[in-house]
Amino acid sequence: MTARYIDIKNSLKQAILNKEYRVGDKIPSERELAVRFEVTRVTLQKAMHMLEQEGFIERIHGKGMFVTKVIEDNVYLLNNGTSDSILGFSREFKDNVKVSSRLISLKTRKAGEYIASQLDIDEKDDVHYIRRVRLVDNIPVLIEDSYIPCAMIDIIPESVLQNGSLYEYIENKTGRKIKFYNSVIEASLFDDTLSALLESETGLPMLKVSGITKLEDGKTFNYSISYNRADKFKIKNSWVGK
Amino acid sequence: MTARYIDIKNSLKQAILNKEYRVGDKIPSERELAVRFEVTRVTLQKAMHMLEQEGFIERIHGKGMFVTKVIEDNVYLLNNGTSDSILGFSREFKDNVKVSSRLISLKTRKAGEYIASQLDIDEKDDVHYIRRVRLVDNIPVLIEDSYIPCAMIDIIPESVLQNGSLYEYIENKTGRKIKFYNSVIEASLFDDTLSALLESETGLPMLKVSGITKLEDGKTFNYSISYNRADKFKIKNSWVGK
DNA sequence: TAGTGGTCTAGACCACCTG
DNA sequence: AGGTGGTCTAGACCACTAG
Repeated sequence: MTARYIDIKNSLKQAILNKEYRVGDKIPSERELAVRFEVTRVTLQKAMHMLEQEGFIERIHGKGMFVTKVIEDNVYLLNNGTSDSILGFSREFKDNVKVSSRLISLKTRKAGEYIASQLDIDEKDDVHYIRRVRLVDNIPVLIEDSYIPCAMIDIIPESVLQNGSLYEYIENKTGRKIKFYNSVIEASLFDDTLSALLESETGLPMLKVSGITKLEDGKTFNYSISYNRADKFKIKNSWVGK
Repeated sequence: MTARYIDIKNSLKQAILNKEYRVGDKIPSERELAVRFEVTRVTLQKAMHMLEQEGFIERIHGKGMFVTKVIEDNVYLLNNGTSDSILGFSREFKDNVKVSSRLISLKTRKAGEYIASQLDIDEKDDVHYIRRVRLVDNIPVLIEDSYIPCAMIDIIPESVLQNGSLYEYIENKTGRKIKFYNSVIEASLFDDTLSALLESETGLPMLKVSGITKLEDGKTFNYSISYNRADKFKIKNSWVGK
């Protein structure tokens, strides 16, 4: 049972993506849409505020709501904090392009002080350490290191890491949805090791993303660092006042 | 007249920053806070959802609300789409550190095709072109180029660009608040020209931020590109599901 | 079962914009 | 003045977590 406002948001988003409403168009008023979807204005507003946050519409007091210019690029957008589908690389891209993985490393090790503090576990606890190269249309575009508490997931099949979605596997195994993601993004340069994995020259710029992912129940299940080719990834950022 | 939920959000944020609630603490329930602030639960929830978006608390269904681990760093955080104070460099930092500017260029020129499309004006319209080096505690940390339609602001005093806040000046001149910000962030490298302005070696990584800023009435008043030293700036990114 | 957050209703009044 | 978004109330019921 999805929430009503989520349905409404997705329905209108789809209408925009299908060009039923075009860039700059005024869309129907809150009151009109509320009638059309058979909800109250409060519920409808929740949907519209989300659409605004996601950058699809602008709401202007006294005037109305308008379809926003959408940035389209031949690059991939990194998590912008408002997207629908921040849930892992394979989920994010699978509709548009061919995503694959090359497993470089899969080991069990002690967490150690820093990783333990991030995962909220003891530093002597075991974690899975996973390093993968991720490819889009067979071109290596990023490297991702993941640290997952063994207490949460006992075994991670190689097949999942090669072809499947790790996040989907975890949701299924734990029976909980992914709810929360918190990361820091910075710019850096590829060193020799990483460049070799990406089959590129050394010293190129990257976006480095490190952060934790939590489940619905508030438990941290993953600390990850990804190294993203700067020529392939950007971040879309939007902010709405007050 | 500020909205009630904004006041409540700020009040609780301050309490967290003042360590009245500590990391991991459970804060009072929605119903209890609603009574304390003399509002309905709906209003209180609006405040709490904002606090969650800004990364100060976590809400866990059936359990309660908890103070989040706050990332503290000796670097400056770039706009994360949820902060309170995305409104220009000087406003963002003025409480913590000494911020100053070095004016490199201030000219009037034709917009040209690309800038015009971003600002939603004619390509033959005039714009102010401003290049500034921004310093924190007298260390140059970023370069910012701004394009502002002359039709919106006729004259920009050099004093504002040297010491004041350009955004504050524009809000005062137009009588409108800044409402909307939309940008793309990418990683790149400093070239010779930019490196010279920052008095640093060439080829260092940067975060490049380009985007537009709008006022309450939906009018775009600024297209800007900033080049940020990667060792000084990061982006905090958080996402909450459903 | 009691307490928590998640969603939703049916109205009301306010603030802003345009003709 | 009439239409728009912005805020808020006073309830109600549902879904999840814990003891």
